[in-house]
Amino acid sequence: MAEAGVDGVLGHLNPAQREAVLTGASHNLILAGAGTGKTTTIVARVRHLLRQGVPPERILAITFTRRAAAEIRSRVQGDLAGASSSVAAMTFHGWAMREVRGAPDVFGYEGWSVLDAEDQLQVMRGVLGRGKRVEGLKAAQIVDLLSFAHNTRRTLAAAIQAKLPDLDVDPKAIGAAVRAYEQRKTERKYLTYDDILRVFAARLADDAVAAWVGSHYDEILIDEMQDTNPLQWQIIDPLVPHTRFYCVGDDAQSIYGFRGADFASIHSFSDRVPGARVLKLEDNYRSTQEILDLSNWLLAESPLGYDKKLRAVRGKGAKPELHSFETPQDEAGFIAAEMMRAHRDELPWATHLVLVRTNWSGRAIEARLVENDIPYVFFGGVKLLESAHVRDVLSALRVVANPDDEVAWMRLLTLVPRVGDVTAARAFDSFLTARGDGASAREARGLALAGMPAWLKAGLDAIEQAAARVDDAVGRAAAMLQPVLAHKYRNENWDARARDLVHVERLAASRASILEFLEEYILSPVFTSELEPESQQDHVIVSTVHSAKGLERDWAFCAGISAGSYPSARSLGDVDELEEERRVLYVALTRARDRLVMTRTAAHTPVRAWVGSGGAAAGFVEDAYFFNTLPERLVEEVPHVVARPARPAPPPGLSAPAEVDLSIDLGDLD
DNA sequence: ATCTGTGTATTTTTT
DNA sequence: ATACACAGAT
Repeated sequence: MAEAGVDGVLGHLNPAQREAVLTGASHNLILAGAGTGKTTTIVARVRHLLRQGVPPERILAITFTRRAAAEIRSRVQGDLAGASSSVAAMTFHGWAMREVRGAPDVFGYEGWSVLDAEDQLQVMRGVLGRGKRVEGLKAAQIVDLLSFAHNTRRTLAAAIQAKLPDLDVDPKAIGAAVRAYEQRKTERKYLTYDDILRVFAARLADDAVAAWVGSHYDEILIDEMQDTNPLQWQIIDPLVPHTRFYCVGDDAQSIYGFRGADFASIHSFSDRVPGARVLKLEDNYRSTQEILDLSNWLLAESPLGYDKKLRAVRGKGAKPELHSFETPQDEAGFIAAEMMRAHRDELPWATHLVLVRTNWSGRAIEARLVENDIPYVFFGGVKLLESAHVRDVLSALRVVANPDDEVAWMRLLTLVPRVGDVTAARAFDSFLTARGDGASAREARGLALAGMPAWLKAGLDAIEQAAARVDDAVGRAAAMLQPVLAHKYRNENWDARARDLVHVERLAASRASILEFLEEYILSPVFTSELEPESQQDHVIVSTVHSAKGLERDWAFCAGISAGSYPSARSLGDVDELEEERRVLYVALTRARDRLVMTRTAAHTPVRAWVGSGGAAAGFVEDAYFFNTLPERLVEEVPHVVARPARPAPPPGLSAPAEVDLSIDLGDLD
């Protein structure tokens, strides 16, 4: 079948999807509700373009995560020949970095390294010095604030207004701290996640650059368009005249407001992108009608008016279940028990998806799965490059790849026995001084390490020798640090950690350089659990709702659907955040195909909250819990609360008020 | 003065 | 799982 007919690409699509795939408009927005075949449509569109003769390298698909990118790549590939493998699928950050790295003459920043969240905090802490606070704000809060400002393209002052309206802080002091942080980043040649997008966006403001970048692609497809923020729009806008955009999204699934996404921006798409055509997909192929009835009800309760009613092509099924428990342990136990029961009935583990609101709440479930030997993969847990031992090893690679990388130097040096921050800072200082006097990075390293054990200098030289083979370099770093790490983690799972280091080495194979390797995995992180052997076999998926975009399973367990969690207590007081919580729950509910099991604890605690900050929408919400008004007909309620048998009353003769002498007998103190 | 070890607190959500 | 504070060791 060298020549797949039109039907080969389009045969399984409904008329609306077919229309969306074949559209000839130069720019398109596909509004695709949950389960309406969003990925199917994107994949079919790519295959359609390929069939039309568009070379694969002229198509770019922007996705939200590494996993989504991999999914699109493999589905595009499908039964087509190998050529399609060169269709690029990556995240916004991955794309920006690729453009920047691919044309240093245009963008600059050669040799700068990318900081992940943890390292940004380290830099900020270093700037704040002793007390590690400014105006009562911790380093993490200032970094968040700054990132919010960048992503929403606000000034720092405006971001303080928006994020901390009730706090009495001096914006000048925060401004000074931010300036110092920026200066430190420049000195050390650091780029943050936001900087990557900002460098790209800033150069695209030059129309010649935009025209050149746009000319690389016939079409750019963007998935999860509703989560695009103003900073990302700053990249899209200048490219509109120079390429085609094919965007897919759903306003009801916008759950990244905290990162600056504004779900309403999707509504103004056709104003923003002249000549754009807007198409809608409304037929849901995923779930039964009962699951959609509940989801539709949840949205209809919102004051925002989503104008969305999903129709189930599959028809009727079982009612969603709502189980109430006394404790989270009971809740986790029930979920595990249900899955084991299903497994005895020959249902594979892969039938199940467990959705949690926070990483933290996932741990309780995880513990139960481990206890019962249920194979699982946790999306949302610790990422490989975030774990302490991996960072330790990578710090050695980093000082070789970017000698100015202070954070890495400090981490590496303090691993040496008898070296703490004071000694480490002194060594780094002498390194900087030697560099300032014109020494090469290697000479300066030798001077700075004069008082250190010989293995450190020898190890770094060896890593430098091996730098062209990144996996070798990782292996040498791990070998060099093996003794100190084995000691440092002797009581903290050293064996498992050592296995991670082997994974890192494997991932590093075939990378062109240390910086490229680090960048790739900082920009699209891998969860440690994805590398475990379980992930190769039949397994349950546990995921935060945010990491569950695009996932679906026959059964979905939504845990912690309790008052105080939906909406989360932290979101009370802000209508926008409250409504975002509603969408988070909506995304969770719509993951289920056949059976939706919601579990909760302490369902009867009322949560009172002041909503709004003085505007017209402000008011006192008596009981802020989405399921307070849930109509009975939509779910099957199952209480698991064990009725405690009432304690028998004491016989009447025993009920006289008694007093006990509570003083101590002093005895003979002479 | 500096480092190491222990106990306690703390976590929305992610690139 | 890690950050921070503090006490004790060298």
